[in-house]
Amino acid sequence: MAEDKRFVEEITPMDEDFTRWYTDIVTKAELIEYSSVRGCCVIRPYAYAIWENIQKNLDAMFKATGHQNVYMPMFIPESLLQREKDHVEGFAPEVAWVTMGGNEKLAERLCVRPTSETLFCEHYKNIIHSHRDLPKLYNQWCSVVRWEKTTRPFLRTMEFLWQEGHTAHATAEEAQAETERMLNVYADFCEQYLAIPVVKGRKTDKEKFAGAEATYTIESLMHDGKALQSGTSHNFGDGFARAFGIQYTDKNNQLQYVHQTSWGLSTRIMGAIIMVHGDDSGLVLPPRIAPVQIMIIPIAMHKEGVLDKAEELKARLGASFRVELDSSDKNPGWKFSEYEMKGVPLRLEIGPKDIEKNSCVLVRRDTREKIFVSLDELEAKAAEILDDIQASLYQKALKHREETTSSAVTYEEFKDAIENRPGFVKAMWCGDEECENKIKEDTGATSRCMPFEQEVLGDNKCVCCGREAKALVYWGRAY
RNA sequence: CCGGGUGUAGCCCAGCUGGUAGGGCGCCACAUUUGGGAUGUGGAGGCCGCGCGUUCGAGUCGCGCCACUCGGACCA
Repeated sequence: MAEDKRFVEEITPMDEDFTRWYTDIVTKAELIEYSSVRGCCVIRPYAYAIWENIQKNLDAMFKATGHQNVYMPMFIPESLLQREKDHVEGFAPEVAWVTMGGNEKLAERLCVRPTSETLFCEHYKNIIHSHRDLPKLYNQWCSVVRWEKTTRPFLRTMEFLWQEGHTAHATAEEAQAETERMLNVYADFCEQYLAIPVVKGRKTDKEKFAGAEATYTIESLMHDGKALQSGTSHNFGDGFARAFGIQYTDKNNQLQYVHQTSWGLSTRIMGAIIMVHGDDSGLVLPPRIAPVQIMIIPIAMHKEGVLDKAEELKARLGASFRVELDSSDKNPGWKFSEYEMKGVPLRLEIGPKDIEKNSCVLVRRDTREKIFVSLDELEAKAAEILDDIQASLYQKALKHREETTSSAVTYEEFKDAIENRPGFVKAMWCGDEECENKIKEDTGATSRCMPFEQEVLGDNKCVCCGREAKALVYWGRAY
């Protein structure tokens, strides 16, 4: 189609080169601009507006589950970071250090937070004394820095935005319940707002967070069949509490250690939105988080009454939707392409012919279907279509994941699946890290998670070593 | 961090064996246009990634560095 041909010059088709398609989208849709600092990107207003919608809705879910927002310092003294052995070992290789204050060398260097467990622990040690002080359900929205060797917009940047929840509980049971509850919040958020289906499960020890007792994850599948860890929730048990001395007096006047959790979701999720829903014409945004849900494009706007009518529709729709009117002097064809690139879910065309008929044209971004609508029923129809787009984006992504998820019983089947059928591969695992390492070496795939919904494949033997299996694992190549 | 590729106007790129910086798109002004990235006329815009070297002379040659990009390793 002529229409698709135009974009060949602008966006690399995803089937030709998915990674180039991705980098084309993030710049052409005005999401990212590179900065002069390696691995650090400017998050442009359009992308930031998406992030704000993510923040707004996710934050409401945190509040609804009893959490409070706080803000911690961005610097961590070296001695504080080193308090928990596994934690510091995990993060040390990717920490940025501040060694000078003005012209003075610091007595103790400060790390720029790669995550804030240690700061929360120090604070909790000071404010938790009694069982009456528990639980503490804190969250912070901030940026963190990790000195990454390879970076990619949204997926892995040296500085990124996220939220990190940190909670302290009286018992191990409460901490476990919190860990699972927040994982479910993430899963619900991804499915309901971002239209991204996720697999919920537990990470293997090899893949779990530094210092955690257990790490839970939501894993999503990109259009190219690669997996993306989209959010994690950790149960720390009392490990950090023992390292930092966070104790409270229980009802029996006994000193107890608290049990802690942490959970995070970052701007990396923006990469998932792009790679799950996008197509060769650009972004496709789920209506619930799209900065602009309806873009009004006047046709022949110099003609009497067109702009007035467009303004009137904007005011009307503005009562229920995020709506914009593009009355710039670009021609309509340019505007159509531009807002397809930006993934605006619904386009409204209004011209002299429509006004004559008291109607307008709605065009869906996901299917490009043109729908002629009477202005009398505009709000109802727009709401219905936006809901349908939201639902069908989810269904399409779910169908794609299901169609690209395969199972393997023998190692030959497994290697063949990873190599030739991009997507999750379900296979049994013995629980031994050596098999994970071998699989990584042989195929490039890693264990994504042990899903909550377990099954037994074949005669329950590890796909790699053939010994008795301990769990079903989702495997895949990942970002 | 290892290997490949690329850095020239906002973007895409040309620039030969060294000799005064080019094109298309975009941008600005005006006019005509407007249902899938319009047309015409005029105009503005360059530390040729940075540094050092060779040379009478470097966008071009040499060395070093930086950034982006693709692949890998790493990133729990």
